[in-house]
This record gives sequence, structure tokens and C-alpha cells, in this order.
Amino acid sequence: MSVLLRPSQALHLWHSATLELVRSDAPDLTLRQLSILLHIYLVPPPHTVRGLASTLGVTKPVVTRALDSMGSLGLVRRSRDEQDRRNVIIQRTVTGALYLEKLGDIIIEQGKELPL
Amino acid sequence: MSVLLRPSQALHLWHSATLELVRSDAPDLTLRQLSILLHIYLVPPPHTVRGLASTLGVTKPVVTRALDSMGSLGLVRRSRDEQDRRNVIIQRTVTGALYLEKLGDIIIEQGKELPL
DNA sequence: CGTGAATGATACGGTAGCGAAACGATTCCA
DNA sequence: TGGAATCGTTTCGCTACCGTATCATTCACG
Repeated sequence: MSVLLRPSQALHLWHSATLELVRSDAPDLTLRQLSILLHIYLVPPPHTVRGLASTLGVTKPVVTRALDSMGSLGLVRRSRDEQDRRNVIIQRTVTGALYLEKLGDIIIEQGKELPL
Repeated sequence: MSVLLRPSQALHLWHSATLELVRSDAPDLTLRQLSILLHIYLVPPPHTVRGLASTLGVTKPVVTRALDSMGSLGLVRRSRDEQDRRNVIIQRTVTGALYLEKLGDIIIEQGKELPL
């Protein structure tokens, strides 16, 4: 089954959710960073820089920089792939999981108050 | 009635929608800019710099800069309030309406493919 | 009038993002 | 074993964003 959203509902959901996200004291990530973060936590591992860059349609430095930023926020963690030491495996953290849990709560909360 | 989203659905919806948004050739706005744009188009006018800043919980220069950026993209338009010439009224444009229509389409499209 | 409040824009110094190109480390393979 | 390919990072020059503070314009009100 699908989540049935009408056009006005879809935009209102994003409106209220982004509004709440901006108003919150959560570190404000760029859309690209948020997309990377969601991908890491919602798609089965392993995740590499090259893989993420390809998936998002961006260059590798974009992913490296996003990992730098989010890494210093504790949202993700890097580790070398010991099988092929050229690769970097991006891993999840407790902090990152909590961040996304909070994001999920915001979306759901705003979804409940959508006009029909 | 409300839009019933379960936690995993909420995050998956945002995951696929942000992914599609990043991959698209649409100008990539910051989260704050997107929030401002949605607010202008979904909440009844008039919209002023001060009002938007207060609503979003950000400073006025943030709104001014966002309007500069989105203005040069043609997404919004500024005009003086002739009743009180201190105010600037932010107005919608055809380009902005099309941008949000496209965003709505992306969200709906991704919502249809959500796992139950 | 004219003084103070209110509004939006601007200046400033600093930080972080961008794409393109080059770089070191590692692996592949001939 | 040695050259090419792959992977992630770094560098470069540039643009855009941030918060704080300040500015010009306009209005309200004594």
C-alpha cells in the first residue's frame, strides 16, 4: 500500500516539518547532507564515498565534506575497509540515530495536524 | 482527518524525496530558504521580512539574504508596501509556483512507492 | 516640527559550501 | 615487478551563508 498524499497535503507537510526543523535547535544541515544522512541510516550498508556520490549524483568532494561536517557533529563515523584499504566505510552512530528519530517525530507530529 | 505516517514511513518519505530533489537539476535551496519559500506560498499574505524572521526564529538578515537569492532565481518578488513604506511585501511569482508544484509532485511520487 | 521607534538593507569578519583539478595510498593485472 | 586504475582526500579560487552591529528611510506621536 502507499501513503496517499494529495498535492496540497504534500506541500503542507513539508512546510510544517521544515518550519519545525528550522525553529528547532538541531544543527541545520544542507539538503545534501540531510539526504546523505538519511541514506546511510535507511539503506543497508556498506556505504562508501564513491557509492554515495553516485547515488546522489554529486562529486566525491561533496560527500567527503559532508562526512567531515556531520562527523564533527557525531552524526556519522568513518572507518577503513580492511578488505580493500582504498575504501572508507561510513558507519552509523547513536547520535545520528537519535537525530533521525527526532526528525521522524517532527514529521509525524506535523502530519497529524494536516488539513484534510 | 490526519495523514497517518508511521515512523519508518516518515523517514523513508523524506529520504526518497530529498534524494530526488538533490538529483534533480532544480536549484538547491538551503533548508531555511525552502522553509521561507513554502511559507510564502502556503500561508495567506501579506508576508514581511520581519514577520518571516519571527516565524522562522531567525534574524532579519537571514530573510533578506534568502529573498535576494530566491529573487534572483525568480522564485519570489519584493514590493514596497504603499500604506507603510517601511514594509516590504514579499510576493509570489509564476516561477516560484511552478517550483513548488514540482516539489509537490516529487513528494507524492515518492510517497506512492513507500513500503507499507 | 522633531525626536524616537520600527523596518529592511548593508558592512564586516569569519566559516563553510561549491566544482575542477591534482595528489597519495592502495590494488589490480599483464 | 611495474604501470595503470581506483578510491578518498586535498588544494585552489570562488561564492554564499552566518551573526552582530550599524545604517537610511519611514512613520508615530508629543
